[in-house]
Amino acid sequence: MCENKTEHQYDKGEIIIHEGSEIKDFTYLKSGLVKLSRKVTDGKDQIISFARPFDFVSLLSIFSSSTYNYTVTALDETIICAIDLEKLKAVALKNGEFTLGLMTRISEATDKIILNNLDIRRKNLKGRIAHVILYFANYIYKNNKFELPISRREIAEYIGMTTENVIRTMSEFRKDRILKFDGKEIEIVNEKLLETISEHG
Amino acid sequence: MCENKTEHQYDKGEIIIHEGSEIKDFTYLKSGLVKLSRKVTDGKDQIISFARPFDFVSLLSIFSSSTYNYTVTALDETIICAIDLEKLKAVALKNGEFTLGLMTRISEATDKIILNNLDIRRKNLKGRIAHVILYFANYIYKNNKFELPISRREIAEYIGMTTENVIRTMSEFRKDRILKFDGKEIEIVNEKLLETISEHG
DNA sequence: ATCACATTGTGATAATTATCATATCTTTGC
DNA sequence: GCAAAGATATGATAATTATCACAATGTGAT
Repeated sequence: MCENKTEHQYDKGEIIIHEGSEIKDFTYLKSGLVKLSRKVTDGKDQIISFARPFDFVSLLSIFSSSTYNYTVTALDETIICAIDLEKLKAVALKNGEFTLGLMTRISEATDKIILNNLDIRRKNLKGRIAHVILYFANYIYKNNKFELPISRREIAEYIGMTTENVIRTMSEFRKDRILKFDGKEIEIVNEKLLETISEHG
Repeated sequence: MCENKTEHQYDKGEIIIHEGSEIKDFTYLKSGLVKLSRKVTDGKDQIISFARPFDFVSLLSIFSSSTYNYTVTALDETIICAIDLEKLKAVALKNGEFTLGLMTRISEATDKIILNNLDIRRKNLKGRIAHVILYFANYIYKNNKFELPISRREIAEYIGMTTENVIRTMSEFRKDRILKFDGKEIEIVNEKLLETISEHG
């Protein structure tokens, strides 16, 4: 089956999958970083989640729908592996072990999305921003100093708050010496406090 | 495999699965209605989703974790079918078709949870309450008149707002002749308007 | 290089939502 | 039946968040 896989490279900002397009392949990330988002009323976007290397991009809807109900956009130079969905299904039909493994991995990934969404929902503005900063530091970059791959507007689209309040709160974190940053270059100075804010607002 | 299934009946309010308990069975709803919830900080609960007959109760974490990270509670008299997870896995390993079907169903269910959560997140207080009322009317009871299976507090735990504001907003909807209700007996009077509120706040 | 446009940044004000207080009404356990 | 606890209800006030307005900076296209 892996002989049937094709690789595609995308530049930062390029759209990899368009919302509404037909699902032909099962895809996963070989390198880079992507965001999953969807269009909501009045032309705004809502960011659903981010995916790292070896995360599946084909998550939602891959087996339950014929079209994507979300857009996948590269946030960095990204290489995607695509496997023809029909061929994958043919293998899955014959190989229960493979399918069970696949199901486990998809289950893990959707679990994370759901729990992350629930966590964000129960937090207030400050807690949500602390959550996002910690998410990129701990989960994506594994470093307290990193280059934020998204704009303040995209943070807002992810946490469901306004861009102005994201900027304002980050400025406040800077004033309080919790963060240092220059544009997208971010450093967590007081991780303990940031974690407290993430947990208790 | 279906020979290995056992049925269990639960009364309204009974806990079916305790958060943190070991996952031994794959379970689905034969009849009734349940809520999935989890404990969050300061002893509060957060409702994740509801499940109807033939929905899988074993959703999150079933293949990716050894313990449940959510509680399942009966909201009505409920019958649950349980299939030993090891036996189900054994069948899955041998039967790719079965596993693929199972994966499709789990994928559909988690999709719905994610999309519902995203929808709720982008709406304001009024929109969220309209959303929940319409959810029970259209999706659960398929009737504009129904008995709400949860308290105002539980609505609050589901939509992430305070109980007082849920009550206040519902009273407002009653004053504006959008809803009629007496306790938990609810009737949607102006569905069009309720849908507009759900969509545009 | 420069123009157009998006992003970052900040302040003032309005709108939304939470908190606290208190009352009535239901349900539950004994 | 009655006490206790929880649910529904409503008002006043505080806290949070959004909106609008505007400036400065950065970025991409030509």
